[in-house]
Amino acid sequence: MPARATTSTPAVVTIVGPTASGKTELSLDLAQALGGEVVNTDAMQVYRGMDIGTAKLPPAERRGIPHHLLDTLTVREPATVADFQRWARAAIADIRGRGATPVLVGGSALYTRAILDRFDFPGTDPAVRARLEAELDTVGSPALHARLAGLDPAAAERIEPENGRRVVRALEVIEVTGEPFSATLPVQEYADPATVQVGVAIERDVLEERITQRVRQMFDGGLLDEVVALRADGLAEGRTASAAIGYRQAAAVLDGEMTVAEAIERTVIATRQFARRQMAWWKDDPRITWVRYDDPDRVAQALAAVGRVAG
RNA sequence: GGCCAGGUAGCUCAGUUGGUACGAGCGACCGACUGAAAAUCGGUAGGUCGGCGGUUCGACCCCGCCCCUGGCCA
Repeated sequence: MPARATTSTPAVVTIVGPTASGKTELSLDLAQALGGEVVNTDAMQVYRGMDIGTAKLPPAERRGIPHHLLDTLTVREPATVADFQRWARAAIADIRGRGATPVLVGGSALYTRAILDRFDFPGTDPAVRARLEAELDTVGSPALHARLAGLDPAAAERIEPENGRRVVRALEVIEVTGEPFSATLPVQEYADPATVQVGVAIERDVLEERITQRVRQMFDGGLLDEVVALRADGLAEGRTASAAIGYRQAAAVLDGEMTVAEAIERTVIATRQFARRQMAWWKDDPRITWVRYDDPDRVAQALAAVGRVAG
């Protein structure tokens, strides 16, 4: 075996898969086997205090492995994909600088793509954004979409007239950069060739059962209390954090808008839908090596995939 | 036992003075996705209109009986 890997930089190992599929466990096993450090790629686990509802791994269970990008923001502070991309890439460079292997784990597919692929975000302008959002409220999405059609027919073609969020961003980019907005995901091309993606495969009915169990445990385990505490920290003002699945429903219970049973049911449904959306992101990515969630050999299989690009 | 309300899509409900159910929201399924992404949005499939009988050219809508659900009175 040509053991010439000593001087090359470690691969970027990434674990993808729907919520509740067992990514976290696999990440610990891989990090241990590779001498790695974990980098979170979950949009909600960056928030301090959001533990139960995000199924964040408690420090005591991290096996002494350093974890990055967890608990770095307060619930009031909104994060963006572009921020995350920068932070994660910095963390990756840092870890590699120590000769360790970065192991990314998390369920936010767009974040993962933004970190791994060649993925450049056009700029943003708070003032422009605010103005367009105000317009969205008064004029409505179809009207803004009509304007977009005049400025950038190609972008308008690819964005649904009702999707105010995307229409606003497209208009913002055009105004800020003076160039058209592509409205298309970048080509799937790794920014660093030494990248490996391992996907956790699981049958949908099994996953749904696990989601149901997990949600029940969250509510039994004090999710409502967690939300009470987070509200004191300004959860309601946090654009991103307040929209988290489970937290919204828990807040509705605290406001007397639904019963705990209803909140659990709604949360299970929302999580299931989220899981489906996640899987849609990965199903057509040929670069992913899939391992079954319950395969006793999954760690070895994942390590084999890493070995194929490392060195 | 009597009275009242109700039985329409998987769920919660609209609806037609009798003329092929404009159904809606939620859910399910499929899909999109470049600075909020656990977000945002699009498309598709589901209905013997409780059962039986009657009136009628024609009934989910009218009549009768029956079954079921909720409430009130005994």
